[in-house]
Amino acid sequence: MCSSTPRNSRTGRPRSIEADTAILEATRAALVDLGWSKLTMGDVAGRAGVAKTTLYRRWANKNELVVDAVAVLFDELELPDLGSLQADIEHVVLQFAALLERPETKTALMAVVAESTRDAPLRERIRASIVDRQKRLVLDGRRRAQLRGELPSDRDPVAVDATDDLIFDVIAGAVVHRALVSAEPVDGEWVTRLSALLVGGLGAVAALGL
Amino acid sequence: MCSSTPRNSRTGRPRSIEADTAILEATRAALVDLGWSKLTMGDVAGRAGVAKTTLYRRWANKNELVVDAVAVLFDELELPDLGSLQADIEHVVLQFAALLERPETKTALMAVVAESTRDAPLRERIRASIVDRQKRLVLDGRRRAQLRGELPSDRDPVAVDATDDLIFDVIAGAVVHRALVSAEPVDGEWVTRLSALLVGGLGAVAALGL
DNA sequence: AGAGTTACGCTACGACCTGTAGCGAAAGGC
DNA sequence: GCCTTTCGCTACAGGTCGTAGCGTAACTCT
Repeated sequence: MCSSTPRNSRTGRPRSIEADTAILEATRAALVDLGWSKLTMGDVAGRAGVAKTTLYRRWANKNELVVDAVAVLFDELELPDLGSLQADIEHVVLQFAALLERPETKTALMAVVAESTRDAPLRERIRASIVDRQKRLVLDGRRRAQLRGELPSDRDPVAVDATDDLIFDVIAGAVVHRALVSAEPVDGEWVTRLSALLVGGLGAVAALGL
Repeated sequence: MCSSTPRNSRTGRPRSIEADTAILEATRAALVDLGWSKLTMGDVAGRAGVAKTTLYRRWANKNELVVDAVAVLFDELELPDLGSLQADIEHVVLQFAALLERPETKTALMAVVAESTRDAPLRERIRASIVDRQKRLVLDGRRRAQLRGELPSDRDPVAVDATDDLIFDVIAGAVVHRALVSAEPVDGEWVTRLSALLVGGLGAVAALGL
């Protein structure tokens, strides 16, 4: 969770866990009030009731701090078994859309992704703490659909991985694009169309036999 | 193209068009060298051989400047008739992916989208100069597919618009997510899967009868 | 209890970027 | 030639970054 490893030494004054949580909470609050570009380390420190130097002892820069502050929000994502592939898809899409509606994620997610294009460690941090969490939902959804017989069992494992990657990019990308670029609501009707497109198209992809 | 309207007065010294193009070109070069976060107005002015005040006379801030600098790159997007819906989709996806491979677009596009979540005029600027240009390709592609008989003719115009919006968000979103978030190559195999998913799923969406 | 170690809050600082103002000079139209 | 607008240049106040130094607080080990 924290950036710089505080040397697993047992001696000395331990780091304040309360400060950690206060800083991350203050970061989210600052994102809501100020947005990404106007958020400053000094402001976050003030909100958290912490010295600015304390922030720099834990996080090297604004990007890593914001990733950690936003990452915990993605813990909410869950995939209850609703009985059909289409219902599962619609549920997770609505969940993801609700997450993107929150101002702290809306303003921060694209900003850190933009920075990650020139910062490999940051990209890895995003992948580990945010992207992988979402991707697991896709894997679970496919597994359940196979158990129900809605999707054929695995043949070529390479093709299965590729299809999982495709589905993940399509779902996550479409929702993000709809919410942030097109700036249109991700409502029930749109989700119905998207899930119909996916369920209907999955058969065609499987028929490729790649 | 330019931000502040220079008062359509015929009198007085006219604005240097060379300065405009030099500034936009310098902005793209600075994006390649420095990325989004480290790009400064002073640096761009220096590269363009122009005073910093000249930049502020044309663009109010970094965001609007970068949008204009990147927007012209999207003029390259074209949709030649390749004879089938699937071929058309694959071609435009590969074009879009090639555009996202360029470091200036890769680093700038998500950054301005992130800023636009808190800046309605900027969002409108992006929509007019970038998003609409892409969306027209979707409309052209559907029209051609209808002429070929690959897709049914329009019944409910509202449903048709909604489907166009869906297809656009799915294609653009999936490509961006694949290239920038997953950071995996948009190669021929992936594009084949995506287009198969779309072509196969479109029938299911139409069958919704919404 | 005392020594050792580490984190903390605070202040100060140089470097940098922002966005604006004022100036004289240049480049057009009338 | 006069008027208008833009140009380059310099200077400036305001804000942010990230670091250094200091004394103090908290915790562990002997």
